[in-house]
Amino acid sequence: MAERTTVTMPDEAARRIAPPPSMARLAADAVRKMILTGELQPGDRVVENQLTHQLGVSRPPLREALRVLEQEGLLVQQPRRGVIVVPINLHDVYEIFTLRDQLERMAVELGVPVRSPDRLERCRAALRDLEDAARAGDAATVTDRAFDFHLAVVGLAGHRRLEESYRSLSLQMRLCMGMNQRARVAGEGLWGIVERHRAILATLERGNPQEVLEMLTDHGQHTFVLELGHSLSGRSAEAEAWLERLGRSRSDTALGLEAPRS
Amino acid sequence: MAERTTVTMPDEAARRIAPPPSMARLAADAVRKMILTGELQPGDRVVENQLTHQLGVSRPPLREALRVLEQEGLLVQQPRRGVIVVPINLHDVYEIFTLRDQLERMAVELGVPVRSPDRLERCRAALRDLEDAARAGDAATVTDRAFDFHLAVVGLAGHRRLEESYRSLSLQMRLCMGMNQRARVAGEGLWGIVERHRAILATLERGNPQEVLEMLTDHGQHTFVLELGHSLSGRSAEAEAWLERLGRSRSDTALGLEAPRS
DNA sequence: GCCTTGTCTTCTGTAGACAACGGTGAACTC
DNA sequence: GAGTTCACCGTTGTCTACAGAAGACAAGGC
Repeated sequence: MAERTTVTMPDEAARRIAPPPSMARLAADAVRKMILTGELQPGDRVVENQLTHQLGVSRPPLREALRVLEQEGLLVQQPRRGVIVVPINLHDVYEIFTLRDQLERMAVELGVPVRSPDRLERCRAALRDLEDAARAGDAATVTDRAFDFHLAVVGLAGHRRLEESYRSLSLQMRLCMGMNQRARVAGEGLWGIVERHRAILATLERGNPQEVLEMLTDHGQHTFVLELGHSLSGRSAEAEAWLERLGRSRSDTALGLEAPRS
Repeated sequence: MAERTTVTMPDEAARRIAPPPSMARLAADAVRKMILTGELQPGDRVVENQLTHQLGVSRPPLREALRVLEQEGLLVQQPRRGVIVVPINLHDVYEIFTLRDQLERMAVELGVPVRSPDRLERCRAALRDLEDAARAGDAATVTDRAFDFHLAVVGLAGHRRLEESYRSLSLQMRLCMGMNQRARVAGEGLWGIVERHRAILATLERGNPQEVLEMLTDHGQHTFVLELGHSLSGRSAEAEAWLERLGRSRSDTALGLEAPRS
């Protein structure tokens, strides 16, 4: 009897952790990856028949997958004309970064005072993964792991809906950053990224929410500035204006950003 | 020529506002309504074949609709077992109310200082609709319009993603409140609801974000307390503890709520 | 009498096919 | 020569049909 349970239990556990992968879920993961890796770029048309052949799946589950990605903010539907990868303009960048920042702040306010040991351990594990990726010199993976780290930080709050919203915005943020990734990593260096996240974790361990908030705000604005620098390249006047606003707002609230005109 | 444009333009405009109603979209709207009106209650199984017959639509578009509602947080999928209406426990109520409150605060901080005239007008129109519903004595519509009003307030920020997240949470909130609606309305009275929203609009017009924030926090906690009162009915000890925490946090930050144990 | 096991039904997951709409290009008319 | 119209093609939106799995129920064994 004891043997039987030891045989069946892993099966049950596996099923709970990884439910039998439906084609729709696999398709969603595959297309999401194609978008985040830049294989599909913002504005690109997504033709259902092409993807069905490419992924070896029929259209109904693929369409379900597209609806999911649409809700995640990665695709937009144009009735009778199919879906395209969401085009990102300056205002979108503004929206994504401000809302993400706000959610992160809320998570810290909720999660840091509690400092649940297992959730903190998740953060530490995420940092280790980030370091491993840096050691391997894999820029793309470093970006992925950095996002995972932030997700773990948000996870401190034990707030499922908050985490889910944050995850969705992170995906869109990666979409923004996709094209500029090489330039960004080259500019900062992999270990620069690691160092900044190490500092965040150290602050977390100390458990002072205010300190964490300041650090995260700095970190977020750093990333934001980098992103703006790329998004606005060639429009230096606008870039200047934005950076000036950021400088002003840094001493203010994290929300002290005004929406761009465009 | 001028005639042609005047003929086609309304068509185009209408299409932008109400895209050609695909069966999937209609199905999503119909099922959403069934959930919010309580025809489908939390925990209820949603059987695809039943709905296809009920709605006169075939399964593929219905399944697409279910994926959308799933992303909206109204349904949860149980692999190989279909979907159920999301069950709401105490922790869910906590999550929904805290996150919604935070988003609303962010919207006010962004939107009130600007006070875009057309967006303010949208708020006024929403309040008028609310008053009309109260005049008609229609409790369900009053609830709907109250939510619309809050959505209009959030719309002040001109932040699409913020508004979308807020909308999703409002749906879930309505799911929480669905069952207790009669009791709540009876307890407060339709015009009590109207009066509180009138006060919010008046504050908005004055344009002081801090004032609006205080008012909204009070309003949100009022609703929260009502909801808790119903959710916790029969468990007065827990209810007492929660209310005490609320009392303490009111003078603190709007986020001064700790997660419930369950 | 209770547990186990086998079968049966029901529902989900998926595939393939049809219909309708929109876009594009060429031909025709002015 | 330019504008317009029409027809074709491609794509989406939808439906019907099939395979496979999960749960329910009944019959048999312990």
